[in-house]
Amino acid sequence: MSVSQFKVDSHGRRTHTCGALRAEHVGQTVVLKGWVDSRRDLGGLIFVDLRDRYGITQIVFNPEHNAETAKMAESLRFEFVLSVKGTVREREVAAKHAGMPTAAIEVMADDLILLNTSEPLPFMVSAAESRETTASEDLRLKYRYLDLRRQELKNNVLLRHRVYQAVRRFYDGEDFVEVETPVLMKSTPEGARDYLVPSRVHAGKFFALPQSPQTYKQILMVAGMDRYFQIVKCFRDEDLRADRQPEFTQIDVEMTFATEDLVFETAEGMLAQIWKDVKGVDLELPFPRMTYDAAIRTYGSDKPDLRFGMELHDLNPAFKGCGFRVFDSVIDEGGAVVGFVVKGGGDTGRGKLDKLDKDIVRKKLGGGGLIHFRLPSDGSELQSSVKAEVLPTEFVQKAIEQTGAEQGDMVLVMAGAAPKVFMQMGDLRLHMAREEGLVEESADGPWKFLWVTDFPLLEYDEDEGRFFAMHHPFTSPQAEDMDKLGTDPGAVRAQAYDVVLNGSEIGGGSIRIHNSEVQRQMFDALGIDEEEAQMRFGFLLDAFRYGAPPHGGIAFGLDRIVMLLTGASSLRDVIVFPKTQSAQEPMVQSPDVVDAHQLRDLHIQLITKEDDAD
RNA sequence: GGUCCGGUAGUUCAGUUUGGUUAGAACGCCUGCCUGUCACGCAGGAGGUCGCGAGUUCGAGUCUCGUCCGGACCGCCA
Repeated sequence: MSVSQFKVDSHGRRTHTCGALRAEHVGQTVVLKGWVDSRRDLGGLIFVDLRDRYGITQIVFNPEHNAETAKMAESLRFEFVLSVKGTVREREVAAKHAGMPTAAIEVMADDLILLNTSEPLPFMVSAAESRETTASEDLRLKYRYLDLRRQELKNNVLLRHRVYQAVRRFYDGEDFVEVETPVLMKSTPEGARDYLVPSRVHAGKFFALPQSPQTYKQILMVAGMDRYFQIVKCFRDEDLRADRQPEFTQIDVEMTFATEDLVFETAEGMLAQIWKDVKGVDLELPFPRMTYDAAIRTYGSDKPDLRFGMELHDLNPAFKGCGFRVFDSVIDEGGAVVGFVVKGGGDTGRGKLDKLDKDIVRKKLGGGGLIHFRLPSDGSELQSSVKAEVLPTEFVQKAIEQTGAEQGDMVLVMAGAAPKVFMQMGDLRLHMAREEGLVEESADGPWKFLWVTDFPLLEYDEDEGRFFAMHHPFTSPQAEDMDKLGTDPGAVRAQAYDVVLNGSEIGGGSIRIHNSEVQRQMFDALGIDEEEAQMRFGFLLDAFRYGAPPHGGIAFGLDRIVMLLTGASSLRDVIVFPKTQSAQEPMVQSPDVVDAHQLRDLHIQLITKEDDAD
């Protein structure tokens, strides 16, 4: 393709997009612009599917109609950029394209202008060819601009846009003020690793990118903003997962004079608005609520997936005094025997169960060994993995009765220290549900929302030998647990909550401490002394002394919400330019080295690996 | 930091179990034919650093070690 073949675009503006034309436009002269999605050259007639963001329209080139234009069309290839002037006409056989909105018509080309060519593609972009791409993610990320032309990713971007708009419309309507908080802020010792930004002006000092705008939004409440929200980038320098990126987007919300009920109600309204706008679905409000304790005991997780049953049962009552040493010692030591029913699992083979025990329970969950009771579907007698001489059948029967298992079912059981054993069984529950095909990620629901409430305020870290804030250090204890803060910190419940959808945590928040004395006690429990508190959070403690109102809020993971709405299996499919698992971006190839003088300006000296004694 | 899976033509994969002649297929690309296709069709052709580096061997895509890259998970992530 020589340069001379490019002409000035004398067609002027497009009259329609590639998704706009219908039967009613037949007879009109139109100008369309877009990419060659595919081309079918029949020797004489040439058909080109012209694609833009809005859709695809079939263009016909006919040598009898316009020989020069048809000749040009022979050289068209995938992803060439065209302007086409032509006449809309009825399509002879539209039936084959029932799903295509423009199927009723086609455009007979009068004139063609080649706006740009394309080299052969590293992978197929065509809407017809690759609704689900087979290209490796590596390649897709390197050529992200091509990947984003694909229907699937393009739709994710457009859906994400609609989520932004729904969020803004909702909060604006509820008197929330959108405020931008600084991206260059201050490192905080708790929580995730910070991304740091060196200061040129202040040698040896660093900004940190926000893990969330937490302290700023609290200050805004003290400042009397009353209701705040922000769609904001947050940064955490921790290892990646399919649902975890180092930079991600939060819908950040804070309200003055908030109670948990008020936060829940508002959050539900916002989520309902998203689902209404994006999916046309009316969510059932209010969402069910469950305490953290109940979630752990019933689902072995602080983010229960309610799309299926398989609830956990504490079988301690059934096995108390059963004589089976494993159970007896666990129960005596305050642990738990936990089981759940696998419906229709009564005929599961021994080999499969051994594999489950070895590969999943022991290797992956670190569990102490799986016990099973099978009730064969042919009505034959109970099969226990523990011999009746060791674990008398009467106790097993009692346990089976408690779980509600029927003939044809299986009960899986593990014993161990609580609450760890509950969480291991919770993981096993998810594993079995996937195995049994009970959960399917789908963009069409079902949508099982849930509030998990009454989180512990603190959790004990064995390695460090001290308590850490489970949510963050500004979370308010529950009033009735206040006196335990000094005596039994682990037992204090927080006014903290998560909102869970289909087993994913999509948001979390708390009612905050607004009193500097309570905040001081909290720092005390965390082992942060007066001096350190003043250094790290002095600004907040100061602010609390000037009429700080009670306040609270919540932050939602926007990327995860979009992931669930689109049915995407990875966060990378709902972020336009995501990082790989090793936190790199293959297209621009970041991170990268910088010039020596840049480092000098920043007062930074690099150390080699050998110097790095750590 | 750890466990596991993968890396072969532009792309997606087969071939690795059991080392052995010229490393195959499909799609894409190129050439020719084809006037109602819509994953158009037909015929022919070009296209390979078997991720990289060592090693074992007469001989390595295939075996061993190391390393890089991608992915899933554990640790980590209030």
